[in-house]
Amino acid sequence: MTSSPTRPAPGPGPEAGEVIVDWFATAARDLPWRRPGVDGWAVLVSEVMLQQTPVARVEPVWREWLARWPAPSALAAASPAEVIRAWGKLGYPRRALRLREAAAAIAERHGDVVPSSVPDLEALPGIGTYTARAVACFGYGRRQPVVDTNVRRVVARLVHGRAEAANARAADLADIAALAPEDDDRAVRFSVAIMELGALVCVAGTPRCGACPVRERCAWRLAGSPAHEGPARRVQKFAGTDRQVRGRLLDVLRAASEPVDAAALEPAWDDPAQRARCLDSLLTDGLVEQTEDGLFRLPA
DNA sequence: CATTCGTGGCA
DNA sequence: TTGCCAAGAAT
Repeated sequence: MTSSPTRPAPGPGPEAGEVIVDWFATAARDLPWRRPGVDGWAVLVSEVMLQQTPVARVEPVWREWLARWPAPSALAAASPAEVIRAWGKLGYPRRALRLREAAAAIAERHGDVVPSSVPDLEALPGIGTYTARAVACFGYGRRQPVVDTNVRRVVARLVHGRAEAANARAADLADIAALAPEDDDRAVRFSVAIMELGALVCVAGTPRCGACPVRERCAWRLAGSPAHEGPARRVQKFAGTDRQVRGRLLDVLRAASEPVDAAALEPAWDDPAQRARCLDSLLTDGLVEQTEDGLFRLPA
């Protein structure tokens, strides 16, 4: 083996990225925010709604939002109460407030046009490493590595031969950039394609390797599909947590057409101390406000 | 770097 | 039924 000058480096090699792009051409879901003519604003709204939220739940709300607020300035002009109600049950309603704040910043500082550069996007409230790159890439066709939970899982298996992804790291961006096709146009499609592969085939539960276009190059399969080493990732509890209580309180206020008193919030949760703590945190977050006469409502 | 922050479908 | 988990961000 000493005279093997062109021995390939470990890992699937750059052709894997090309194969994934070709797979995407036939396997991609027809999602509304991927269609031609969808602007940066619509893409930004979709990406924020999709944070930790399934596609099926986002679709109808996204359509309503874009019809109602077709530009950032329109959303910025809405009240927090309107925005929180329109957010419905997507979860993590602080996202709705931050999206409204981002819209105001875009209207004021960027001429009502969503910026296309990653630094400008990351400067907006609620827009982090992932979302900034997703908007630049999917919304504006910029060549950008885009790393979400799906991509980290695919790279963990395909490149590193591990069953599960580690925590997010800066090196993730380099990992994915190494797989991207040279051609810029294909590299842009690759960014969405590898996400799609993770969402449809290389899934968290039981991966559907039989349907995978790169199964023959996958380091994890080549290693015999070894089980995950180390401690299992802790799953967050929900029942009984402040998150559940906050959700219950917000439910009452979303349904109320007029400000309510503290007694009206009691049915939301039995424990008075936890109820009070959660109501206070909602006030701090700007998801609830108190009127002059001490009643509670969504911020007008 | 670990936690917190909603919600509901599904294996 | 219960646990898993779904295009993260902020602190």
